[in-house]
Amino acid sequence: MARPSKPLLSRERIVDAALAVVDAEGLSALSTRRLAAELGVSGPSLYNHFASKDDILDAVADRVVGEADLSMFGTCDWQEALVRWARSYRAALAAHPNIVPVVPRGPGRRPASLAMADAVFGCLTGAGWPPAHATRIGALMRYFIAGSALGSFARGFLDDPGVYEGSYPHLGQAHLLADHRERVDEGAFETGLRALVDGLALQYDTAVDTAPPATARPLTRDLPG
Amino acid sequence: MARPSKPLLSRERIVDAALAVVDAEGLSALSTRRLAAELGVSGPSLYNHFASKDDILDAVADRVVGEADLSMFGTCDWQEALVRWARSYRAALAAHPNIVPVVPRGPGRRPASLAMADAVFGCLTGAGWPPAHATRIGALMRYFIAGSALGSFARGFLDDPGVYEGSYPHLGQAHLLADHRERVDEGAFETGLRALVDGLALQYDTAVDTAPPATARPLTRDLPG
DNA sequence: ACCTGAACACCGTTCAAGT
DNA sequence: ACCTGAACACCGTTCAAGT
Repeated sequence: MARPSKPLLSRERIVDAALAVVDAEGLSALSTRRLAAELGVSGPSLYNHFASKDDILDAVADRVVGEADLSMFGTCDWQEALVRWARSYRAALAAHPNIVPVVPRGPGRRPASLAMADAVFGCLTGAGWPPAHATRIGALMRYFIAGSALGSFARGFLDDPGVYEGSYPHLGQAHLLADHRERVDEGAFETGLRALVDGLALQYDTAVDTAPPATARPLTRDLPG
Repeated sequence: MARPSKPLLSRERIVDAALAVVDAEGLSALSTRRLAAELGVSGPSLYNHFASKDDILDAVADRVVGEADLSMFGTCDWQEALVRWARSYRAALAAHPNIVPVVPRGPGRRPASLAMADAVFGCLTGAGWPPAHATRIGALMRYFIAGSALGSFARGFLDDPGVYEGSYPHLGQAHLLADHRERVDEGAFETGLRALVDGLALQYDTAVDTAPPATARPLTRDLPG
């Protein structure tokens, strides 16, 4: 065998296969050997295309983040844009829940995460938010979205109501949550999203007032490169 | 050696040591053999006290969650209580960032998580929120707090500004974020927390109006136990 | 009941060897 | 350049054996 005339592997094919395994069986099911087998290849072959297993997971996370829609940042009603982006980003993460813990690990070196941060920041400063506020809003929206995709609040509750009897006076109905899990998650996300955007709107006027004159919205610069 | 007259291990000692390793060197540094060595014991000994490594991690997560203060739920200004609980919970998680990915994994069977959910739910329904709303608010607050503890938005950005030149028009200052990381995270958390609680306050009146008569706040029941 | 060493079926990664 | 098999230093977990 040795080297084939046409490469058997590519970064894209590896990421495809890795995401499929993670989706189907979870993060812990993904080993380099298993992934290689899935691709009809031997384990060490992967190291011709990625530096490490972590490097592969990084690329998988970036693939998923890249599925979020960013087109709404072209038209700049910032509240509407934030809401539509949040829904799209959450949907992208919720479609691949097992990879979500990896997403917040290192967005600083991942193209899709950077493109997203850039679009959010650009829209907010374009709408008049001072840069420092825009940075914070981008961050807090990501907290909320990632948190909602990661931790289904309701997922953990058991089906057996007896577990909660006595010890937790207010959780007598908690066993019902398992049934409604998705509905609860969806409702909590929408309620929180609306509260967040409404609450930010309340802060808008004072934020703009206290800021240095917002004449200069960031544009491309000409620097050595 | 074999069995000592007084047990060498206890669940508490194991959790202590595991948390110390995770804090100091990260989740991936924690192996059962390493943990056992830290405790002066051989690997399989741990299985006399925990069913699996996951079981140990679960207990570590519960330990950390249990460090959050819940005393504010006694006095029921729900907005004030929510703010103070959120800060306390976030501080508890931020003190042990490496374990945070494990926290949302299965709160349904962990005493500290259950006690927390119970306290939040009880406070909110006591303040007049209908149960369905209280459930959603508890969930969305957890999304936000866990997300903020897990994913430092700023952590990922690199120190080398050259990386961003050209490709991301709005991120020209992003390399500065590495320096201000903690300040950005802190500011984003506080901004989001205030927006969330303010935004929820806006929803309060209609939520109470549309709810079935809120006379019966949940109390302990007498059932077979 | 609680610890041990040996053992099983795995890991991620390196590396010389092949084409 | 890109794949292979062999090898290294690890894993989580089971289990018979000891006291």
